[in-house]
Amino acid sequence: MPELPEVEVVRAGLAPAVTGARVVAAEVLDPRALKRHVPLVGDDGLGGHGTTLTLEAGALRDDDFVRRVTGLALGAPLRRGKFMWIPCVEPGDGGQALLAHLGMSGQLLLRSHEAPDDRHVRIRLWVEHPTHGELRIDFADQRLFGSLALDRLVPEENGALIPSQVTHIARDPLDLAFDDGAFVAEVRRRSTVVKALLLDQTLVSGVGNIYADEALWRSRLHPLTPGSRVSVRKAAELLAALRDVFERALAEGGTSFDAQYVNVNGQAGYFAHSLNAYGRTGEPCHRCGTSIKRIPVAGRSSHLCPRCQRRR
DNA sequence: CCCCTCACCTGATCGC
DNA sequence: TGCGATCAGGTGAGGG
Repeated sequence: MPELPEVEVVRAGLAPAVTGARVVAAEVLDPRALKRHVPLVGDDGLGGHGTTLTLEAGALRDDDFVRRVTGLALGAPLRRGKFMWIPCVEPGDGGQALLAHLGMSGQLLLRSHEAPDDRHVRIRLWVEHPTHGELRIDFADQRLFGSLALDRLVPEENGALIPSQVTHIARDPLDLAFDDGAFVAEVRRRSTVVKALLLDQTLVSGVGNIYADEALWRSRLHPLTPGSRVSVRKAAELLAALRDVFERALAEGGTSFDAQYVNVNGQAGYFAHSLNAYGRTGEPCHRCGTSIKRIPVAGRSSHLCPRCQRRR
C-alpha cells in the first residue's frame, strides 16, 4: 500500500545512488513484474499491446527490457503521485525513462553486489556509480501489482517531459502546480462518493486507502458523501487535510502497516503509530472516543468515526 | 462521458 | 493437522 509519502521516501532514497549511474546488467526473474513494459516491436505484426501475458509475450517482454535497459545512463528520479521514473540522460537514450509503480507490495531495494537475496525479488539491475561504486537495485514485489518498465517520455503543455503512462495522472497535492480551484470544482461536479473521488488518480494523485481515510477523518467528512454535496469550504478543508497528513507521514518516513512497505534500505516508516482512522476498527476516536467503524465503500474498506463523520 | 465492477496476484488468517 | 475460503488493495479494461 505505498502511497505518496512512501513512494517519495523511496524516490529520495534512490536519488543519490542512481543519479549519474549507469546500468551495467539486468536480470528479469519474473516477467510478470514487467506488465507495464511495452516491447518495441518491428514489423512482425505482433502489436505489443496485449494485456494477457502469454509465455511467448513474456519472453519477448523480458528480452526487450534487458536489452534496452543495459547500458542506460540514469538521471535524477522524479515522481508524480505513486508513479516514479528515472529519465535516461544520454543523447542516444534520451526520450525514455525507467518507470516504476510499487502497486500494493513493491519495493526498490539498494543492495551491494554481494548482499544476500531478499524475498520476492522479481527484477534486478546492476548499476555502476562514479562515486558510490557498484550497487544492485532489486525490485521485490510479493503481490505483483507493481512493475518496472521502459517508457517513452512525452512533452506536457508546459514542455516538461513525463512518461507516456503518466500523462493521465493528475498532479499530487504537494505539487506546487496543483490547481486547488480545479480540484474543488471537479469534486462538486461529480455525483460519486467522495472516498472514491479521492482514490481517482486522474483527479488528485498519490492518495490510496490509508491516506483517504485519514484525510476524511481530519476534515470530518463521511466517505459516502456524494461529491456534489461537499461544500466549497469542506472540499478546501479536505485538500488541506490531505496535505497535512502527507507531510506528517513524509516526516516520519511513511506508513508501514504490514511489513510490505520499506525504504530503499529495507527499513519501515513510523507513521502507522499516528493513524487516526485506518486500521483502528473498534478503537476509540482520538477526538471524541467513539468506536471507529469499518464500512465497505467502492469495494474497499473505509474506517471512520460515526460521530465525527456524520452522513448528511 | 460517467460510473461501477471485476481481474490481476500472494500470503496470512479463519472456519470447519 | 489440513484444506479451502476469504481478505487485503492500485490500476485499468470493459460493461451498462
